[in-house]
Amino acid sequence: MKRKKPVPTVKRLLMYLHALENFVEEGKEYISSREIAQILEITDTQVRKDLAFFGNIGKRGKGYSVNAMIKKIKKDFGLTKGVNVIIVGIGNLGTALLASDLLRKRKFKIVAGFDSDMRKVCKDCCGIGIHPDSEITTIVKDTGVKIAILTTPGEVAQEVSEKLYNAGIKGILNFTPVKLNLPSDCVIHNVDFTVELEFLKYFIE
Amino acid sequence: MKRKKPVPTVKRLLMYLHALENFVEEGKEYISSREIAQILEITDTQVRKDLAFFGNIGKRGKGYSVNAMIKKIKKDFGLTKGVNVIIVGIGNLGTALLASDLLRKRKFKIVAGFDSDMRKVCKDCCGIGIHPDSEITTIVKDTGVKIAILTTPGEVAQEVSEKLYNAGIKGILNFTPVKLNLPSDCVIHNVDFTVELEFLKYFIE
DNA sequence: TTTATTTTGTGAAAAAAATCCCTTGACAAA
DNA sequence: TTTGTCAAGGGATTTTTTTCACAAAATAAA
Repeated sequence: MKRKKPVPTVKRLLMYLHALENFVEEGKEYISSREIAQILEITDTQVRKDLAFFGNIGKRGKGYSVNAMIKKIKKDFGLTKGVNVIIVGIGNLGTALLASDLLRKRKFKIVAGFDSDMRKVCKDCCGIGIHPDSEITTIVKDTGVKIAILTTPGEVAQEVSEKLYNAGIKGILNFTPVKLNLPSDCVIHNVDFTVELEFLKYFIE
Repeated sequence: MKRKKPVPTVKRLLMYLHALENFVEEGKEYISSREIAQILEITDTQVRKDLAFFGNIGKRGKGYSVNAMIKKIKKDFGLTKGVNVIIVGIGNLGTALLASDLLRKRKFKIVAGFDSDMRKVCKDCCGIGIHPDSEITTIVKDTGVKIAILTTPGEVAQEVSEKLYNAGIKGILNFTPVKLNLPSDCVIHNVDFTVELEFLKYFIE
Protein backbone atom coordinates (compact mmCIF):
# COMPACT_ATOMS: atom_id res chain seq x y z
CA MET A 1 0.00 0.00 0.00
CA LYS A 2 1.37 3.37 -0.98
CA ARG A 3 0.31 5.80 1.71
CA LYS A 4 -2.58 6.87 3.91
CA LYS A 5 -5.78 6.79 1.93
CA PRO A 6 -8.15 9.77 1.86
CA VAL A 7 -11.51 9.18 3.53
CA PRO A 8 -13.51 9.35 0.26
CA THR A 9 -11.21 6.72 -1.20
CA VAL A 10 -11.72 4.45 1.79
CA LYS A 11 -15.50 4.66 1.38
CA ARG A 12 -15.35 3.95 -2.32
CA LEU A 13 -12.97 1.02 -1.91
CA LEU A 14 -15.51 -0.61 0.40
CA MET A 15 -18.20 -0.04 -2.19
CA TYR A 16 -16.00 -1.60 -4.87
CA LEU A 17 -15.57 -4.61 -2.59
CA HIS A 18 -19.30 -5.07 -2.22
CA ALA A 19 -19.92 -4.64 -5.92
CA LEU A 20 -17.13 -7.08 -6.80
CA GLU A 21 -18.44 -9.82 -4.58
CA ASN A 22 -21.48 -10.03 -6.83
CA PHE A 23 -19.25 -10.47 -9.86
CA VAL A 24 -17.22 -13.27 -8.33
CA GLU A 25 -20.46 -15.24 -7.89
CA GLU A 26 -21.10 -14.87 -11.60
CA GLY A 27 -17.68 -16.37 -12.24
CA LYS A 28 -16.25 -13.18 -13.79
CA GLU A 29 -12.46 -13.23 -13.68
CA TYR A 30 -11.46 -9.74 -14.78
CA ILE A 31 -13.26 -6.42 -14.47
CA SER A 32 -12.32 -3.04 -15.91
CA SER A 33 -12.32 0.26 -14.06
CA ARG A 34 -15.04 1.40 -16.44
CA GLU A 35 -17.35 -1.43 -15.46
CA ILE A 36 -16.93 -0.68 -11.75
CA ALA A 37 -17.42 3.01 -12.46
CA GLN A 38 -20.71 2.40 -14.26
CA ILE A 39 -22.15 0.47 -11.33
CA LEU A 40 -21.32 3.17 -8.81
CA GLU A 41 -21.99 6.03 -11.23
CA ILE A 42 -18.56 7.59 -10.89
CA THR A 43 -15.67 8.03 -13.36
CA ASP A 44 -13.27 5.29 -14.36
CA THR A 45 -10.29 7.52 -13.60
CA GLN A 46 -11.55 7.78 -10.06
CA VAL A 47 -11.66 4.02 -9.74
CA ARG A 48 -8.13 3.65 -11.08
CA LYS A 49 -6.79 6.39 -8.80
CA ASP A 50 -8.35 4.65 -5.81
CA LEU A 51 -6.99 1.26 -6.77
CA ALA A 52 -3.56 2.76 -7.38
CA PHE A 53 -3.17 2.84 -3.60
CA PHE A 54 -2.55 -0.90 -3.79
CA GLY A 55 0.20 -0.48 -6.39
CA ASN A 56 -0.05 -1.71 -9.97
CA ILE A 57 -2.56 -4.47 -9.55
CA GLY A 58 -4.30 -4.08 -12.90
CA LYS A 59 -3.48 -5.72 -16.22
CA ARG A 60 -3.42 -3.29 -19.13
CA GLY A 61 -5.85 -4.14 -21.86
CA LYS A 62 -7.58 -6.61 -19.58
CA GLY A 63 -8.64 -5.04 -16.30
CA TYR A 64 -8.33 -6.05 -12.66
CA SER A 65 -8.50 -9.61 -11.38
CA VAL A 66 -11.72 -9.74 -9.37
CA ASN A 67 -10.35 -12.20 -6.85
CA ALA A 68 -7.03 -10.47 -6.40
CA MET A 69 -8.73 -7.13 -5.86
CA ILE A 70 -11.15 -8.53 -3.30
CA LYS A 71 -8.24 -10.06 -1.43
CA LYS A 72 -6.23 -6.83 -1.52
CA ILE A 73 -9.08 -4.72 -0.19
CA LYS A 74 -10.08 -7.25 2.46
CA LYS A 75 -6.54 -7.61 3.68
CA ASP A 76 -6.00 -3.88 3.84
CA PHE A 77 -9.23 -3.37 5.76
CA GLY A 78 -8.66 -6.24 8.16
CA LEU A 79 -11.66 -8.12 6.81
CA THR A 80 -10.00 -11.44 5.99
CA LYS A 81 -11.40 -13.14 9.02
CA GLY A 82 -14.66 -12.49 10.82
CA VAL A 83 -14.96 -9.33 12.89
CA ASN A 84 -16.53 -9.60 16.33
CA VAL A 85 -19.16 -7.10 17.40
CA ILE A 86 -21.68 -6.67 20.20
CA ILE A 87 -25.13 -5.10 20.03
CA VAL A 88 -26.11 -2.92 22.95
CA GLY A 89 -29.82 -2.15 23.30
CA ILE A 90 -32.20 -4.89 22.22
CA GLY A 91 -35.15 -2.73 21.20
CA ASN A 92 -36.79 -2.80 17.80
CA LEU A 93 -33.70 -1.87 15.88
CA GLY A 94 -31.36 -4.04 17.93
CA THR A 95 -33.63 -7.01 17.42
CA ALA A 96 -33.83 -6.30 13.69
CA LEU A 97 -30.04 -6.29 13.48
CA LEU A 98 -29.83 -9.52 15.49
CA ALA A 99 -32.29 -11.21 13.16
CA SER A 100 -30.82 -9.77 9.98
CA ASP A 101 -28.45 -11.88 7.90
CA LEU A 102 -26.73 -8.79 6.48
CA LEU A 103 -24.15 -8.71 9.26
CA ARG A 104 -23.49 -12.44 9.05
CA LYS A 105 -23.20 -12.30 5.27
CA ARG A 106 -20.43 -9.75 5.56
CA LYS A 107 -18.57 -11.79 8.16
CA PHE A 108 -19.51 -9.81 11.23
CA LYS A 109 -20.01 -12.06 14.20
CA ILE A 110 -22.33 -10.87 16.93
CA VAL A 111 -20.75 -12.32 20.05
CA ALA A 112 -23.34 -10.96 22.48
CA GLY A 113 -26.32 -8.68 22.94
CA PHE A 114 -26.98 -6.47 25.96
CA ASP A 115 -30.03 -4.81 27.45
CA SER A 116 -30.83 -3.12 30.74
CA ASP A 117 -34.29 -4.67 30.79
CA MET A 118 -34.03 -8.06 32.46
CA ARG A 119 -37.09 -9.23 30.52
CA LYS A 120 -35.06 -9.02 27.30
CA VAL A 121 -32.29 -11.13 28.77
CA CYS A 122 -32.50 -14.69 27.57
CA LYS A 123 -30.05 -17.48 26.97
CA ASP A 124 -30.48 -17.49 23.25
CA CYS A 125 -32.24 -14.94 21.05
CA CYS A 126 -31.77 -15.54 17.31
CA GLY A 127 -28.83 -17.70 18.26
CA ILE A 128 -27.11 -14.99 20.25
CA GLY A 129 -27.01 -14.73 24.03
CA ILE A 130 -28.56 -11.59 25.49
CA HIS A 131 -27.01 -10.37 28.72
CA PRO A 132 -27.80 -7.64 31.26
CA ASP A 133 -25.82 -4.40 30.95
CA SER A 134 -24.03 -5.24 34.17
CA GLU A 135 -22.12 -7.96 32.32
CA ILE A 136 -20.78 -5.62 29.61
CA THR A 137 -17.40 -5.17 31.27
CA THR A 138 -16.64 -8.86 31.84
CA ILE A 139 -17.86 -10.08 28.47
CA VAL A 140 -16.11 -7.34 26.47
CA LYS A 141 -12.89 -8.07 28.32
CA ASP A 142 -13.23 -11.84 27.99
CA THR A 143 -14.06 -11.87 24.29
CA GLY A 144 -11.74 -9.01 23.39
CA VAL A 145 -14.42 -7.55 21.12
CA LYS A 146 -13.52 -4.04 19.96
CA ILE A 147 -16.65 -2.85 18.14
CA ALA A 148 -20.10 -2.10 19.57
CA ILE A 149 -23.33 -1.32 17.78
CA LEU A 150 -25.28 1.07 19.98
CA THR A 151 -29.07 0.87 19.64
CA THR A 152 -30.23 1.98 23.08
CA PRO A 153 -32.69 4.83 23.63
CA GLY A 154 -30.97 8.21 23.35
CA GLU A 155 -31.47 8.95 27.04
CA VAL A 156 -28.97 6.34 28.20
CA ALA A 157 -26.62 6.43 25.20
CA GLN A 158 -23.87 8.56 26.75
CA GLU A 159 -23.87 6.59 29.99
CA VAL A 160 -23.79 3.20 28.23
CA SER A 161 -21.10 4.36 25.81
CA GLU A 162 -18.87 5.29 28.74
CA LYS A 163 -19.29 1.81 30.14
CA LEU A 164 -18.37 0.38 26.74
CA TYR A 165 -15.33 2.60 26.50
CA ASN A 166 -14.11 1.61 29.96
CA ALA A 167 -14.57 -2.05 29.10
CA GLY A 168 -12.20 -1.66 26.15
CA ILE A 169 -14.45 -0.95 23.15
CA LYS A 170 -12.54 1.02 20.51
CA GLY A 171 -15.25 1.72 17.95
CA ILE A 172 -18.96 2.48 18.24
CA LEU A 173 -21.53 2.47 15.48
CA ASN A 174 -24.00 4.86 17.04
CA PHE A 175 -27.62 4.52 15.94
CA THR A 176 -28.91 6.82 18.69
CA PRO A 177 -29.62 10.48 17.89
CA VAL A 178 -27.22 11.55 20.64
CA LYS A 179 -23.74 12.94 19.97
CA LEU A 180 -21.50 10.79 22.15
CA ASN A 181 -18.67 12.35 24.05
CA LEU A 182 -15.76 9.94 24.54
CA PRO A 183 -11.95 10.14 24.51
CA SER A 184 -10.50 10.34 21.03
CA ASP A 185 -9.01 6.85 21.07
CA CYS A 186 -12.53 5.52 20.57
CA VAL A 187 -13.83 5.97 17.03
CA ILE A 188 -17.49 6.90 16.82
CA HIS A 189 -19.48 6.68 13.65
CA ASN A 190 -23.01 8.05 13.66
CA VAL A 191 -25.83 6.57 11.62
CA ASP A 192 -28.97 8.65 11.61
CA PHE A 193 -31.67 7.74 9.09
CA THR A 194 -33.56 10.92 9.80
CA VAL A 195 -30.59 12.94 8.57
CA GLU A 196 -30.39 10.67 5.53
CA LEU A 197 -34.07 11.21 4.82
CA GLU A 198 -33.76 14.96 5.18
CA PHE A 199 -30.70 14.87 2.96
CA LEU A 200 -32.65 12.90 0.37
CA LYS A 201 -35.55 15.32 0.56
CA TYR A 202 -33.20 18.21 -0.20
CA PHE A 203 -32.30 16.70 -3.56
CA ILE A 204 -35.89 16.25 -4.66
CA GLU A 205 -36.97 19.57 -6.11
CA MET B 1 -30.04 31.87 0.15
CA LYS B 2 -26.92 32.74 -1.78
CA ARG B 3 -26.36 29.88 -4.22
CA LYS B 4 -26.34 26.12 -4.54
CA LYS B 5 -24.82 24.56 -1.46
CA PRO B 6 -22.03 21.98 -1.68
CA VAL B 7 -22.99 18.48 -0.54
CA PRO B 8 -20.74 18.52 2.56
CA THR B 9 -22.35 21.79 3.61
CA VAL B 10 -25.84 20.33 3.19
CA LYS B 11 -24.95 17.42 5.45
CA ARG B 12 -23.45 19.66 8.09
CA LEU B 13 -26.38 22.07 8.05
CA LEU B 14 -28.68 19.17 8.86
CA MET B 15 -26.41 18.18 11.71
CA TYR B 16 -26.45 21.76 13.00
CA LEU B 17 -30.23 21.63 12.91
CA HIS B 18 -30.35 18.47 15.00
CA ALA B 19 -27.83 19.83 17.48
CA LEU B 20 -29.68 23.14 17.77
CA GLU B 21 -33.00 21.56 18.54
CA ASN B 22 -31.50 20.31 21.78
CA PHE B 23 -30.43 23.82 22.70
CA VAL B 24 -33.85 25.33 22.09
CA GLU B 25 -35.26 22.90 24.65
CA GLU B 26 -32.78 24.26 27.16
CA GLY B 27 -34.08 27.75 26.43
CA LYS B 28 -30.81 28.98 24.95
CA GLU B 29 -31.36 32.05 22.76
CA TYR B 30 -28.03 32.62 21.07
CA ILE B 31 -25.28 30.22 20.11
CA SER B 32 -21.82 30.94 18.71
CA SER B 33 -20.18 29.20 15.79
CA ARG B 34 -17.56 27.95 18.20
CA GLU B 35 -20.12 26.22 20.39
CA ILE B 36 -21.67 24.44 17.40
CA ALA B 37 -18.20 23.55 16.17
CA GLN B 38 -17.27 21.95 19.47
CA ILE B 39 -20.30 19.67 19.45
CA LEU B 40 -19.63 18.38 15.95
CA GLU B 41 -15.86 18.44 16.35
CA ILE B 42 -15.21 20.71 13.40
CA THR B 43 -13.83 24.26 13.14
CA ASP B 44 -15.80 27.39 13.88
CA THR B 45 -14.79 28.87 10.53
CA GLN B 46 -16.43 25.93 8.85
CA VAL B 47 -19.67 26.56 10.71
CA ARG B 48 -19.68 30.23 9.76
CA LYS B 49 -18.94 29.48 6.12
CA ASP B 50 -21.83 27.03 6.01
CA LEU B 51 -24.23 29.44 7.67
CA ALA B 52 -23.12 32.20 5.30
CA PHE B 53 -25.22 30.51 2.63
CA PHE B 54 -28.23 32.00 4.37
CA GLY B 55 -26.80 35.53 4.26
CA ASN B 56 -25.76 37.50 7.32
CA ILE B 57 -27.90 35.88 9.95
CA GLY B 58 -25.43 36.15 12.82
CA LYS B 59 -24.94 38.97 15.32
CA ARG B 60 -21.32 39.96 15.86
CA GLY B 61 -20.19 39.56 19.40
CA LYS B 62 -23.29 37.56 20.22
CA GLY B 63 -23.71 34.61 17.92
CA TYR B 64 -26.65 33.19 15.98
CA SER B 65 -30.25 33.21 17.15
CA VAL B 66 -31.06 29.57 17.77
CA ASN B 67 -34.68 29.94 16.70
CA ALA B 68 -33.93 31.99 13.62
CA MET B 69 -31.31 29.50 12.47
CA ILE B 70 -33.60 26.53 12.96
CA LYS B 71 -36.29 28.29 10.93
CA LYS B 72 -33.85 29.20 8.16
CA ILE B 73 -32.52 25.67 7.81
CA LYS B 74 -35.95 24.06 8.02
CA LYS B 75 -37.40 26.40 5.44
CA ASP B 76 -34.51 25.87 3.06
CA PHE B 77 -34.77 22.11 3.40
CA GLY B 78 -38.54 22.00 3.05
CA LEU B 79 -38.92 20.68 6.60
CA THR B 80 -41.37 23.25 7.94
CA LYS B 81 -44.28 20.92 7.66
CA GLY B 82 -44.35 17.13 7.97
CA VAL B 83 -42.88 15.06 5.16
CA ASN B 84 -44.83 12.04 3.98
CA VAL B 85 -43.04 8.74 3.44
CA ILE B 86 -43.93 5.10 2.86
CA ILE B 87 -42.11 2.01 4.06
CA VAL B 88 -41.84 -0.85 1.61
CA GLY B 89 -40.92 -4.23 3.05
CA ILE B 90 -42.24 -4.97 6.53
CA GLY B 91 -39.53 -7.35 7.69
CA ASN B 92 -37.46 -6.88 10.83
CA LEU B 93 -36.02 -3.55 9.82
CA GLY B 94 -39.26 -2.24 8.34
CA THR B 95 -41.10 -3.14 11.52
CA ALA B 96 -38.43 -1.48 13.63
CA LEU B 97 -38.80 1.73 11.63
CA LEU B 98 -42.59 1.60 11.94
CA ALA B 99 -42.34 1.20 15.68
CA SER B 100 -39.57 3.75 16.14
CA ASP B 101 -40.43 7.27 17.23
CA LEU B 102 -37.32 8.70 15.56
CA LEU B 103 -39.15 9.34 12.31
CA ARG B 104 -42.16 10.84 14.02
CA LYS B 105 -39.97 13.04 16.21
CA ARG B 106 -38.41 14.54 13.13
CA LYS B 107 -41.77 15.18 11.51
CA PHE B 108 -41.77 12.33 9.02
CA LYS B 109 -45.21 10.88 8.58
CA ILE B 110 -45.45 7.26 7.52
CA VAL B 111 -48.59 7.26 5.40
CA ALA B 112 -48.51 3.53 4.58
CA GLY B 113 -46.52 0.33 4.77
CA PHE B 114 -46.31 -2.32 2.04
CA ASP B 115 -45.41 -5.97 1.92
CA SER B 116 -45.76 -8.74 -0.62
CA ASP B 117 -46.60 -11.24 2.13
CA MET B 118 -50.36 -11.12 2.69
CA ARG B 119 -49.83 -12.31 6.26
CA LYS B 120 -48.13 -9.00 7.07
CA VAL B 121 -51.04 -7.05 5.68
CA CYS B 122 -53.26 -5.73 8.43
CA LYS B 123 -55.51 -2.76 8.89
CA ASP B 124 -53.39 -1.16 11.52
CA CYS B 125 -49.85 -2.05 12.59
CA CYS B 126 -48.31 0.45 15.02
CA GLY B 127 -50.98 2.87 13.89
CA ILE B 128 -50.08 2.60 10.22
CA GLY B 129 -52.00 0.60 7.62
CA ILE B 130 -50.05 -2.17 5.92
CA HIS B 131 -51.04 -2.88 2.33
CA PRO B 132 -50.14 -5.49 -0.27
CA ASP B 133 -47.56 -4.49 -2.90
CA SER B 134 -50.29 -4.52 -5.51
CA GLU B 135 -51.72 -1.35 -4.00
CA ILE B 136 -48.46 0.64 -4.23
CA THR B 137 -49.46 2.41 -7.44
CA THR B 138 -52.88 3.60 -6.28
CA ILE B 139 -51.85 4.63 -2.80
CA VAL B 140 -48.73 6.50 -3.94
CA LYS B 141 -50.77 8.34 -6.56
CA ASP B 142 -53.62 9.11 -4.16
CA THR B 143 -51.47 10.38 -1.32
CA GLY B 144 -48.90 12.09 -3.55
CA VAL B 145 -46.11 10.75 -1.35
CA LYS B 146 -42.71 11.30 -2.95
CA ILE B 147 -40.31 9.42 -0.67
CA ALA B 148 -40.06 5.68 -0.04
CA ILE B 149 -37.99 3.79 2.51
CA LEU B 150 -37.01 0.48 0.94
CA THR B 151 -36.50 -2.38 3.39
CA THR B 152 -37.36 -5.41 1.24
CA PRO B 153 -35.04 -8.38 0.78
CA GLY B 154 -32.33 -7.61 -1.78
CA GLU B 155 -33.73 -10.14 -4.25
CA VAL B 156 -36.83 -8.10 -5.03
CA ALA B 157 -35.39 -4.62 -4.45
CA GLN B 158 -34.87 -3.68 -8.11
CA GLU B 159 -38.29 -4.92 -9.15
CA VAL B 160 -40.09 -3.16 -6.30
CA SER B 161 -38.13 0.06 -6.86
CA GLU B 162 -39.29 0.13 -10.49
CA LYS B 163 -42.87 -0.16 -9.32
CA LEU B 164 -42.26 2.71 -6.90
CA TYR B 165 -40.70 4.83 -9.63
CA ASN B 166 -43.59 4.22 -11.99
CA ALA B 167 -46.05 5.15 -9.26
CA GLY B 168 -44.38 8.54 -8.90
CA ILE B 169 -41.85 8.13 -6.11
CA LYS B 170 -38.99 10.64 -6.52
CA GLY B 171 -36.64 9.61 -3.73
CA ILE B 172 -35.71 6.24 -2.24
CA LEU B 173 -33.84 5.61 0.98
CA ASN B 174 -32.44 2.21 0.11
CA PHE B 175 -31.63 -0.11 3.01
CA THR B 176 -31.11 -3.14 0.78
CA PRO B 177 -27.59 -4.15 -0.23
CA VAL B 178 -28.57 -3.89 -3.91
CA LYS B 179 -27.47 -1.03 -6.17
CA LEU B 180 -30.75 0.18 -7.67
CA ASN B 181 -30.91 1.11 -11.32
CA LEU B 182 -33.53 3.79 -11.98
CA PRO B 183 -33.84 6.88 -14.20
CA SER B 184 -31.92 9.86 -12.90
CA ASP B 185 -34.99 11.87 -11.92
CA CYS B 186 -35.34 9.56 -8.94
CA VAL B 187 -32.82 10.25 -6.18
CA ILE B 188 -31.48 7.16 -4.48
CA HIS B 189 -29.63 7.27 -1.22
CA ASN B 190 -28.07 4.06 0.03
CA VAL B 191 -27.75 3.17 3.69
CA ASP B 192 -25.62 0.13 4.36
CA PHE B 193 -24.60 -0.53 7.95
CA THR B 194 -22.16 -3.18 6.90
CA VAL B 195 -20.21 -0.57 4.94
CA GLU B 196 -20.39 1.73 7.95
CA LEU B 197 -19.07 -1.04 10.19
CA GLU B 198 -16.24 -1.85 7.81
CA PHE B 199 -15.45 1.84 7.57
CA LEU B 200 -15.38 2.07 11.34
CA LYS B 201 -13.12 -0.96 11.59
CA TYR B 202 -10.64 0.70 9.24
CA PHE B 203 -10.11 3.56 11.68
CA ILE B 204 -9.40 1.30 14.65
CA GLU B 205 -5.73 0.41 14.51
C1' DT C 1 3.99 -10.24 -37.69
C1' DT C 2 1.71 -6.04 -37.89
C1' DT C 3 -2.10 -3.20 -36.62
C1' DA C 4 -6.06 -1.78 -34.09
C1' DT C 5 -8.24 -1.82 -29.72
C1' DT C 6 -8.63 -1.96 -24.98
C1' DT C 7 -7.38 -0.54 -20.63
C1' DT C 8 -4.10 0.69 -17.02
C1' DG C 9 -1.23 4.23 -14.76
C1' DT C 10 0.19 8.78 -13.87
C1' DG C 11 1.76 13.66 -13.95
C1' DA C 12 -0.54 17.95 -14.57
C1' DA C 13 -4.52 20.79 -14.31
C1' DA C 14 -8.82 21.93 -12.47
C1' DA C 15 -12.29 22.03 -9.18
C1' DA C 16 -13.94 21.72 -4.66
C1' DA C 17 -13.52 22.28 0.12
C1' DA C 18 -11.42 23.85 4.22
C1' DT C 19 -8.56 27.05 6.65
C1' DC C 20 -6.29 31.32 7.68
C1' DC C 21 -6.22 36.06 8.60
C1' DC C 22 -7.83 40.29 9.21
C1' DT C 23 -11.68 43.70 9.49
C1' DT C 24 -15.83 45.06 11.52
C1' DG C 25 -19.65 45.22 14.60
C1' DA C 26 -21.83 44.43 19.15
C1' DC C 27 -21.82 44.41 23.82
C1' DA C 28 -20.21 45.11 28.59
C1' DA C 29 -17.50 47.01 32.08
C1' DA C 30 -14.82 50.82 33.74
C1' DT D 1 -17.29 57.79 26.80
C1' DT D 2 -13.53 54.72 26.22
C1' DT D 3 -11.59 50.26 26.19
C1' DG D 4 -11.45 45.34 26.00
C1' DT D 5 -13.42 41.13 24.50
C1' DC D 6 -16.21 38.27 21.86
C1' DA D 7 -17.69 36.68 17.55
C1' DA D 8 -19.35 37.21 12.64
C1' DG D 9 -18.03 38.22 7.75
C1' DG D 10 -15.36 37.70 3.92
C1' DG D 11 -11.24 37.84 0.89
C1' DA D 12 -7.10 35.20 0.11
C1' DT D 13 -4.68 31.03 0.57
C1' DT D 14 -3.92 26.31 1.20
C1' DT D 15 -5.15 21.71 1.05
C1' DT D 16 -7.70 18.02 -0.70
C1' DT D 17 -10.03 15.64 -4.20
C1' DT D 18 -11.35 14.95 -8.84
C1' DT D 19 -10.73 15.15 -13.68
C1' DC D 20 -8.01 15.50 -17.87
C1' DA D 21 -4.86 13.99 -21.24
C1' DC D 22 -1.83 10.95 -22.85
C1' DA D 23 1.89 7.38 -22.80
C1' DA D 24 2.66 2.51 -22.22
C1' DA D 25 1.42 -2.23 -21.91
C1' DA D 26 -1.36 -6.13 -23.03
C1' DT D 27 -4.55 -8.34 -25.99
C1' DA D 28 -7.01 -9.60 -30.10
C1' DA D 29 -7.60 -9.53 -34.85
C1' DA D 30 -5.94 -9.38 -39.51
